[in-house]
Amino acid sequence: MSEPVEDQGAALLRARGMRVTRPRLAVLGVLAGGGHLEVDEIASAVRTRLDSVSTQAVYDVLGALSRAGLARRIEPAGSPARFEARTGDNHHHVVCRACGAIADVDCVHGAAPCLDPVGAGGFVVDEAEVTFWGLCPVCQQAKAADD
Amino acid sequence: MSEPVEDQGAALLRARGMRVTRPRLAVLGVLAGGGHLEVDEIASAVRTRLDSVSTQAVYDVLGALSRAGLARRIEPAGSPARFEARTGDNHHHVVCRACGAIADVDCVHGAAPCLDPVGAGGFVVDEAEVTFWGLCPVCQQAKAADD
DNA sequence: CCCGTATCTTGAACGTTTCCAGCTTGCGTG
DNA sequence: CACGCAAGCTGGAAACGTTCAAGATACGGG
Repeated sequence: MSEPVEDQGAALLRARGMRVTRPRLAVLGVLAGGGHLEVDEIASAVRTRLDSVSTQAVYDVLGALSRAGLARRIEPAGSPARFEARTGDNHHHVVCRACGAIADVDCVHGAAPCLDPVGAGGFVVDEAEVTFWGLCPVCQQAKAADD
Repeated sequence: MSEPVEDQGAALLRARGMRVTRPRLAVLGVLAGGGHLEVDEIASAVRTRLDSVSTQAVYDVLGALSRAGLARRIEPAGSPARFEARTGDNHHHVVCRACGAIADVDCVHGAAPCLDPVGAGGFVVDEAEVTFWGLCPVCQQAKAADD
């Protein structure tokens, strides 16, 4: 708890044999803040911590982090890619049809919910991704106001 | 069975108060052939039935059809949008991580599988979309050959 | 402290999708 | 059966998110 976020990130990176660089620490710090952020938002937040980081560096870092299992990439249909820090607990997401807001949904059915590779046409399945679609509280009110 | 595909399409369109146009009939005909097609593929197939159809018309038609429930839009992360004719039986999809191939998976757990809006942060959920990720038979062999 | 290489920067390009203005067409009306 | 309105199509163009390429930089082992 007393360790700055930067040091935690450095440890995580080193544990996977990855180089510890300023952009990576900044991105990890931003992701640690929680939420489901677009690349754009991450880049902006990173630039408040560092003076200048190229957009491509952010893309590259995010790619490396998600490959290393330190970040998770989610991409609801019709939205640009988003990244979150929460990994390893295969939780799912609710996406608002109106505003695109995303919230986490814990897996209800225990470990692997619908992951039953039943007659998947010969496919070898290694992950089941569940996306719930609906309306967030704010957009529910907005819609109710229209009626 | 004796009705040409075009007439079936016309009936479907008229039933929802939509205008019956050449591009719409052609797109419906293509989708009736089955599969999960990209806009590009649909446009090409349509152009073998009609002399010329603009790309924007295809986008527009597909948007109208999916809004009307005559087509379903699926968009696995990292892939362009795809469309399929099968609607109303909320089945799911397996996507190959290597080649992007898509296959249908019937819903195993009865009607609505994981659709349990348990503590979805106040969201009103109306659909649960499940995407399985894995390797198709072809890419399994290709990977095995590499080892 | 030095070197090799992974990483970052800069600049550009790519493919998908959407926007816009104007013309064509389907289809209810008289 | 002709008319007129609006939905729908055409064509050109551009926006968007993302990725690629070449060179400069800096991390970390020796």
